Amino acid sequence: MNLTDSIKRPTLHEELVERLRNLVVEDVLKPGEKVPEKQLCDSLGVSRTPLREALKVLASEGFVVLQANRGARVASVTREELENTFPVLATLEQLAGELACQHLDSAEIELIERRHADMLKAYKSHDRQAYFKANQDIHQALIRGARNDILASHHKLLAARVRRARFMANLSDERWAQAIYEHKAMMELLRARNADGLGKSMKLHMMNKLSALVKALEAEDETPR
Amino acid sequence: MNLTDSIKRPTLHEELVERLRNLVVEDVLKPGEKVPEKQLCDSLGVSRTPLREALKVLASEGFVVLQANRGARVASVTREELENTFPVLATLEQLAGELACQHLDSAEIELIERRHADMLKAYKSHDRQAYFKANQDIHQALIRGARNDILASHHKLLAARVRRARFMANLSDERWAQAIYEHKAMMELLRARNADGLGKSMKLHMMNKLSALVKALEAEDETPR
DNA sequence: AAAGTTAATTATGAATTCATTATTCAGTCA
DNA sequence: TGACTGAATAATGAATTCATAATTAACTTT
Repeated sequence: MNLTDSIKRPTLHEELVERLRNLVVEDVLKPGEKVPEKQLCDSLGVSRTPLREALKVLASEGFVVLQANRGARVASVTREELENTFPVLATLEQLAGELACQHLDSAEIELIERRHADMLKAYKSHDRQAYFKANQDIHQALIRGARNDILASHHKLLAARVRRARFMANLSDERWAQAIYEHKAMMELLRARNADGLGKSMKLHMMNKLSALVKALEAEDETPR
Repeated sequence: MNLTDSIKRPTLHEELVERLRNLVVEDVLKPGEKVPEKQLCDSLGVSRTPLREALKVLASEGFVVLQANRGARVASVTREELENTFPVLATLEQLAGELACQHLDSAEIELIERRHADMLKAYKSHDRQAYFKANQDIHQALIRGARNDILASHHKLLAARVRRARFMANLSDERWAQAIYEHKAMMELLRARNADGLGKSMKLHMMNKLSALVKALEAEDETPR
C-alpha cells in the first residue's frame, strides 16, 4: 500500500490550470478563439467554479484574455509579444547559464553531455521530434542547475508562452545547422565551467532563435496560402 | 455625464487581487498568517466566490500559499527566496537599462533627471519617504523606457514580492550613501546613452541592495530583541 | 428588402448551498 | 495526569442557483 497516494491529491482547479495551459500551448485551443465555459465544463466533466478559477490564473499568466461579461479568449501571440518575450527569456537563460556553471556537479554535467550526444544523433538522422526533446532537456537541466526556483518559474512561464511559435514556423535547415553549432560551443563552455561565456552564448542562442523565427514568420506573411 | 465610467468597471475579483496584493505587500497581512476566507469576506463585503478566485491568482503570483483543504497562508519571504529573487530582478533591470538607453527620448531623460535631483535633495534632508518615492519613480521610468511589456510585468511582480523586505530591514546610512553614489553613476551613463554600462550598473546596484539587505537581516538575527 | 428596435435566449459574474475534509474539544482509559 | 478516541464544529472545495449583461432572433417600420 502506497501511503503517499492519499497525500498528494491536487485540487481540481490546479489540474485544470495545467490541462488548459497545455491545450493553449499545444495549440488545441487556437489564439483568438472564444472559450465557452459551458462547453469546456462538459468536455472536462467539471462544474464552472473550478474552471473559472483556473481561467483567472491562466489570465494572470497571460495565456487567456478576460473581458468582463464577455468571457475568455485564448491570447494570441503577436509578433510584438514575441519580440518582447525573447529578450527577457534570453536574459534569464544568460543568468541560468552563469549560475549553472557554478552549481552543476560533474554527474549532472555528464548527464547533459549525454543528452547533447542524443541531440547530435537526432540531428544527423533528421529526427526533429527527438531533437526537440533532447534540446528541451538540455535547457531544462541548465535551468535546474541554476538552483533558483524564482528564475525557473519565470522562465517556465515565458517559455510556455512562446512555445506555440514552434507550431507556427518550422525550423529551417540553415537555422538548424546554426543551432547545432551554437550548442557545441555552449557545451564546451560548460565543460570549461566558463560561467560568463556560457551565459553570453545562451543569450545569443536565444536571440538567434528569435531572428530565425521572425524571418520565418515574415516569409509566411508573404505567402499567405 | 462621464461616458467612460460605465465602460471601465473592473470585475470584483480583479479589484480583490489588487487589494489583497497590496495588503500583503504593505505587510498588513503578515507572512505565515492564515487568511480565513470568512473573515476576509466580511471585512471586504464580498462573497467567497470572487475572493477565492483572487486567492488563486495571488497564489500563482507567489504572494500566498494554498494548501488543499487547509486554506491560504501569506507566503513568507525567506532569506533563500530573497537571494533567489534579487539576481533575477537584477538581470531584468540590466536588460531594462540597456533597452531604455536605446528608446528613451530626451524629454523622458529630462524627466528622470529631475526626479534624480529630487532624490538627491531628499537624501540631503534625510527624508527617507521622499527618497524612496523618487527612487522608485526613477526605476519605474527606466522600466517603462525599455518599451517592453513582458519585461515590465515580470519586473513588477518580482519587485512587489521583495518590497516587504524594506519593512524588515531599514536602510543604513552607509548603504544609503553608496546607493546615492551608484545612482549618480547610473545617471551619467544614461546621459551618455551608454546602454551596456547602464545595464551593468543597474544590475550591480540591485545586487548591492541585496548584500546590504542580507547584512541587515543577519545583524537583526543576532539581536532578536 | 434593409435598417433599426425590442423581445428572447444565452453566457457570464457573483451568491448561495452542499459535501467533504480539518480541527477542536470532550470524554475515556491506561 | 496524560495520551488516545471519537463526536461536534468549523473551514474548505465544488456544485448549484440567481441576477445581470451580452448576444441573438424576431419583428416592425420605412
